[in-house]
Amino acid sequence: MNQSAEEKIKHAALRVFIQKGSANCTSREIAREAGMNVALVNYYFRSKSKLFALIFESVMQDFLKSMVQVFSSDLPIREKIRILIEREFEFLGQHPEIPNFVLNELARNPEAIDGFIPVLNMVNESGVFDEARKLQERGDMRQMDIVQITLLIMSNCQYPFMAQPLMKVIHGVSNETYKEHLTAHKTHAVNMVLGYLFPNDKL
Amino acid sequence: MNQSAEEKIKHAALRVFIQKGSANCTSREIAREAGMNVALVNYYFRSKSKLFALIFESVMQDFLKSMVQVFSSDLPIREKIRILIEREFEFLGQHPEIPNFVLNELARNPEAIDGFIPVLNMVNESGVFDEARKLQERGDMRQMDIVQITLLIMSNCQYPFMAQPLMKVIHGVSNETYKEHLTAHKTHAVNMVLGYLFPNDKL
DNA sequence: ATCTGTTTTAAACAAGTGTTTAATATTTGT
DNA sequence: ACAAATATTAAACACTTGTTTAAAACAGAT
Repeated sequence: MNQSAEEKIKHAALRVFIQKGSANCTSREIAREAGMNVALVNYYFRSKSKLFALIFESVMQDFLKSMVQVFSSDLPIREKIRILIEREFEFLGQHPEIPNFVLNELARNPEAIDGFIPVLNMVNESGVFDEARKLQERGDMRQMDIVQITLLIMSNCQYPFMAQPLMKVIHGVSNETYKEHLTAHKTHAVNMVLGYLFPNDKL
Repeated sequence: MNQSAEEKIKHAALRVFIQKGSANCTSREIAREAGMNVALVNYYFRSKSKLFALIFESVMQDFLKSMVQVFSSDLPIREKIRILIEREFEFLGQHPEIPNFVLNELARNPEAIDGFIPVLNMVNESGVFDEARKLQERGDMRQMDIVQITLLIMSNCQYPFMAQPLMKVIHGVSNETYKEHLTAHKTHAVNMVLGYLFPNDKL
């Protein structure tokens, strides 16, 4: 637990960046959160932007890691998708701010994504996309572009967590009941997506 | 077209706020975008935060207006949902940055939402939620909480636009082809959501 | 204890921030 | 035409920003 100053700063930066975004926070805020001097932030990480790039990359890795793990397994594809969605809900239950953080930073600074193409290629190289194409050729899976399959899955996993503040006030529910809605929603996401992708399956 | 200085500033502020967020932009940037002096921004709107509150509220209104319009109509519910999704895709096609803008600001500053409860109540007062409950009692519609029905619809409409930068690089597609994917996705969203909400319907 | 390199600090820096001021230009009403 | 009100400007204000500097505290080795 007794972590070094460098790691204290990294953890503080992670918290602050995710909660406030890269632009709406200060080096001094990160230092304060870490219980250290401002100058130390730059002593270890050269600049705020370098520190942010570091944090962002590690978040992206976490963000995609569980996906790739499921993809690389050799389960049947229906199971892959089911487990993928369930893992995604579990992961987002512990890190609900990450999708908003990632998508927002990418929207504000689209060039920044170029540095992460290798990370993103993990998804491509996992071979899921090819597998899906084969199933479609056999008529075993609904004919639709891979882009849209990806969208289908990620939309129904990530958006419910991103929209939490909006939903809470629209429907006037508390934090706790919304969490219950989220776990209930997981089942709907699985059933709806699988039902749509494999329309020939029996219920 | 020859709009007043006040309106020029408002339009410039809308553009800048949506593109950069409330925190990562400056009053001078808004003034420059409007072709005016910095002091004028505060002359007309008192402060940057007041200007932002004004812009944000109007964006929220646009954001919810088309939804409420559909809700208040007296079409059968399947048509309401279909038209709602189609309108949402059309609206987001012209303002793809709005969901990210709204959800991000709400995530960063959850207290700010309290000022918009009246706006949000438009949705409640439209009566759709009651209508859906009645259909469920008749067994005409899948039994699931209204919160999750809302989530189902909004996830599949808004997320595809929010994830555009991420999707473009994951699948290596251009702006144009992604737009085509979006219009194709609209059909999938309609069919999947309706198919799941009304499982007894024939295809 | 003294020297070594490393870690930490307080202070300063220039640049940029939101906001205000006081003077100037422009419009408006008479 | 003139005077009152409004619109616009450049300049200044106090403050915060990211970053650097130069000195101090600390560690380990000899």
